[in-house]
Amino acid sequence: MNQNPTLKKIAERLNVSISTVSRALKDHPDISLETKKKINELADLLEYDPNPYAVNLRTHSSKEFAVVVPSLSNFFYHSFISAIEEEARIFGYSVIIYRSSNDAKIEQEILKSCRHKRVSGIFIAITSETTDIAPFLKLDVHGIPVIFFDKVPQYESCNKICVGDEHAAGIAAEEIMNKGIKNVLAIFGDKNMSITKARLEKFSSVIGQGEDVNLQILYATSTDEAEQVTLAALPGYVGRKFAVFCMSDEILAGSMKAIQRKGLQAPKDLGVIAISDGMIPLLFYPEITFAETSGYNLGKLSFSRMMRCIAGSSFAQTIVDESRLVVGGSM
Amino acid sequence: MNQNPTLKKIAERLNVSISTVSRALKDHPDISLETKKKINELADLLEYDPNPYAVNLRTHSSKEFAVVVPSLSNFFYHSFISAIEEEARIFGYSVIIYRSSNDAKIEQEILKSCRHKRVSGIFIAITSETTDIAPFLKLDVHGIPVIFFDKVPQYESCNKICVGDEHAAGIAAEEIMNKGIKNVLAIFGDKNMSITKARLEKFSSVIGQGEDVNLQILYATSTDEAEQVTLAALPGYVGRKFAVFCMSDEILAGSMKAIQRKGLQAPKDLGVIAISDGMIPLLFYPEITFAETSGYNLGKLSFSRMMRCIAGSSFAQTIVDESRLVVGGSM
DNA sequence: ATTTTAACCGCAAACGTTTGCGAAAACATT
DNA sequence: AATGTTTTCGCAAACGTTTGCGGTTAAAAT
Repeated sequence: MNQNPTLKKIAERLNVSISTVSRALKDHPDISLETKKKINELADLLEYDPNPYAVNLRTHSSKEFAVVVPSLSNFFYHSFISAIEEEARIFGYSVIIYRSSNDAKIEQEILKSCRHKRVSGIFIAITSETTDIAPFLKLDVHGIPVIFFDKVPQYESCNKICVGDEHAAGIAAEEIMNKGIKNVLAIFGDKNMSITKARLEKFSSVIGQGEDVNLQILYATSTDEAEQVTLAALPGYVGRKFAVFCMSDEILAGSMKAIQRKGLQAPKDLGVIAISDGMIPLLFYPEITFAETSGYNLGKLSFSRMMRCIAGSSFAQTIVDESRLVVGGSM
Repeated sequence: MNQNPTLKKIAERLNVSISTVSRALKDHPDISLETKKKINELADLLEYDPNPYAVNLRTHSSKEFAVVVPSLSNFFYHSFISAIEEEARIFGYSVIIYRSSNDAKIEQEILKSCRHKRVSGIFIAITSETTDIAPFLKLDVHGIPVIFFDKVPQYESCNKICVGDEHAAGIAAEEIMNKGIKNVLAIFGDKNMSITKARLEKFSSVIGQGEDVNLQILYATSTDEAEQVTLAALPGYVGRKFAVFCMSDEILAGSMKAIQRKGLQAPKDLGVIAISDGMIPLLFYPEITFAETSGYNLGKLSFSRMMRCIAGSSFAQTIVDESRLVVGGSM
């Protein structure tokens, strides 16, 4: 169990002081080129790397970001994390991933851990049960920037990066109108979620523009429920030209099961369109047309906002990422 | 930007020494009940938590585990991580998740970071391009146990926790035989992966037991390729009673697309069965019957192996988790 | 009344860094 | 030759803990 090399060991072997080694390694102008060379060579040889705990203890900064998500089994968060990691690598930060399991209590523990670790910043999609955002603001006060993404609190004065719910719902609705479809079955998620409200409002308003369009709106809070409500509603549509709109992947998975169960096939028997991050729609044939909410984009946006915060920008900002239509064969 | 409370602050406010506070907080017998009470009360009030960096610097132990996976967009790894987190929480460890993106270079960096952070142990599914396992063994020498799971190296003498490839392939094959199906189209993954070989061998051997069974074996290294090869093979089977076997979720996703494309429906037109962690099979109607490879089980097994290592067990062990048949409606 | 024992607590060093400050040596300026 | 100026480096304190050891009281034993 041989120890990792330390500044001290290098210093002793070279008959210089610890401070000289420290400075040489970070290219401090006080150290002569000759000494620097010597030191760097030995450091390379020994594969020296500073002990992050000691560094942090001394400097109070960790060069690592935390990403907190409710769940990992989610393509959207996955691509968000990818984007953050890509950027972080460039800037010499590492990223540590936390999963709150959508549990506010665990979320609190994670937050505490982040505070004690003095992470450089936090990207977080809050749980659906998070009500108290005071702890987040406290972090900000402690000098740890918090960027909320995707699932964000109502509170105004914080940094929020969201998908363009209205925009996504809008382009999905427009696609339906463009196809000249007059009968629309739309399945939305939990009525209480702000995301549902935003999508619903825009969707109905765009659909409402059309003449004598028949729009039926249903709600489901889970994949199973989505299957049930879709199953119950479908019989009313068979034979007519109609489309099913699903607000999310969760809903889409359920509705598609119902559609398959009824033996219906898109685009022959009906149109199907969704708002999605792009994983589920690709599992079916034909691939489902969807308005893309890109976790990757959101990640890039969030990161640049974070860097600005670290650089000193203190005013809060809400950024919305607009989505684009990915055309499959389901309409 | 008020600072976190420290031992020193508590000590000063109570007119005792730092060491007394430290000992009181960890219930050391040297400290009187009265003093302990005083100290604990103030600590609670101030929401004191030890600075992990200082603790680590002093003790050389971090009470955190690292989980390294090639990808996060994977239900199997997700449930593995869930299991680890559940257990870790119980034992007072936290877990930090790394993603190697299936890149051996990134994997090396992660390993280095783990070493410097002196994590208490590492759970890792190696990348498919990892050839040199010396760095892993070196960690073990440094006193950091390494548990390989799922994607494990060939090297004998290390701790490996794997899914029971043979067993899973076996029960899938048996299910096919039990249904009296004589024509089988089996799609496997990358020929070079050990997992493919293991599954293939067992599958063919069980199927081979049956009389005049017609088995066709195809390979695909991606979802798209799986769709292509399935598409090409399907016409030869229509009209006959047959089954499609998919070695993995990746394959299943592709094959299902081909099956839908041909307008075939399970179980009417064919049987479908797979080896899966259980996410994808549930997206279709009827749900696909599959031999379950449980990430959750693997996580539990891995964790208990880890704790044994930490407790001092030094001999390496390979554990195989057998799977069970989850019956959907596709056969 | 003296010694032994136990209960309780503080001192100080150590973990590996970073960094302000001061000092020695070398060099340049009068 | 004396003074000023760089260049180059080391000292030592600090970050917040943990812990061996020793010291002080008070109670118990002689």
